Amino acid sequence: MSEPPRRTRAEQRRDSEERILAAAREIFVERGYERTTIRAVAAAAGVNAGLVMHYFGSKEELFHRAARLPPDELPPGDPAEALLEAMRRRLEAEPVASLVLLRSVLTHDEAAEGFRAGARRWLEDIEEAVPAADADLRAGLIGAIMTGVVVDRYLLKLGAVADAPAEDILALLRPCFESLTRGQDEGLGG
Amino acid sequence: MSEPPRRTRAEQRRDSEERILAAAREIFVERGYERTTIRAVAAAAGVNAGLVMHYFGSKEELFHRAARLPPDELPPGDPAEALLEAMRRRLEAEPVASLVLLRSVLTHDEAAEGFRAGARRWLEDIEEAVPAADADLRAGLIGAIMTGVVVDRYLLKLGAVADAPAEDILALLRPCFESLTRGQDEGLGG
DNA sequence: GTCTATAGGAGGATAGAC
DNA sequence: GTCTATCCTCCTATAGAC
Repeated sequence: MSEPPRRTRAEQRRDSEERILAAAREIFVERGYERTTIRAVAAAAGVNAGLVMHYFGSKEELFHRAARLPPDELPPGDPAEALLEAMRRRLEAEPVASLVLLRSVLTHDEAAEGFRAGARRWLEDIEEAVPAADADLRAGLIGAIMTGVVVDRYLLKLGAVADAPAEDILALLRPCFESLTRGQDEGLGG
Repeated sequence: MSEPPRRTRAEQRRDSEERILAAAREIFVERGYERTTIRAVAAAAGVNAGLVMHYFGSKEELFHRAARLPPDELPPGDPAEALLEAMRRRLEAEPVASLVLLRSVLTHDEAAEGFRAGARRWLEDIEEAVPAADADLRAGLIGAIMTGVVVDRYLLKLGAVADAPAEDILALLRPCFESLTRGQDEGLGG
């Protein structure tokens, strides 16, 4: 009958696009925007450089598509614990998609832009959950800590932070998040 | 008499080298390694691109010289306070030299290398000051926090962290550093 | 000590064949 | 739907003039 098991051209196209995107993510994470070449992505995807251009139009657009993230919500409940839970997800399952942005955040304008946009939504959630006059600064510092740790662990692969079990990191960060979300014990010191 | 007020050729050379290095630092911090061009550095220094190559031999070597840091010691005393003091220096006077490395740390191998080397010495100091079995992880997290904050403040210029007075940031980080250097109050939560 | 000219290579983008 | 061929721009690096 009809309905042959052969792939339609549309299916083939989606297949190739997917392979290209997967390869692009990998290489963008590894080398950052500038040092990633269309040719290298094409080779890794097993296709020709012309095809990549044909599908995505430009390197910028390829990056844009490769870095697109599913919006990532802050879980409800006690703010410090919610942040730890969010952090746990990032530490246990390497979040490839967000690493695409992160790797290039310091050197590529669109990456910085995308990162800012993502951070902004996060910070709003945190600010809402933190009842303090300086909630914005507290939220900002929490964000800084989270990116600092993720960068050291997955991108720079720095010693202990890269190797430690997620649980150990979370346990050590808990007091930090607690003090930043609650804002008590200003005068512990001495 | 002799001793004319005119600059010797050696002096002129040192002058030009200095101007080139200053321009290079500025542009490397702004754009990162890849997007910085010899031509742009030369223009900013008011000289010709050929001269830059003549003096420094290669872009790599120019970067190397521009990123050279005076070794930066951890002050003595209570570890948490010493770290806060170190952090204060970074937050109050924008540390241009270290930003050269930092801007490119995610996308340029030599920058990552140099950063690692600097971090290693720091971590050793911190580990020594922290009496705990997991001192290496604690030190690593402290390092991650410091870079995270500096990156957000000076490179990404993210909202509150970029704008807040250094004192406010230090006050909020104090409990973090205390818990990380002392390792008590594991069970505050709930 | 500083500049001009140019070699030489890499990579993004385009046009068109199959 | 995929590939080949090529254009064009940009940049590091070199050689040599002033």
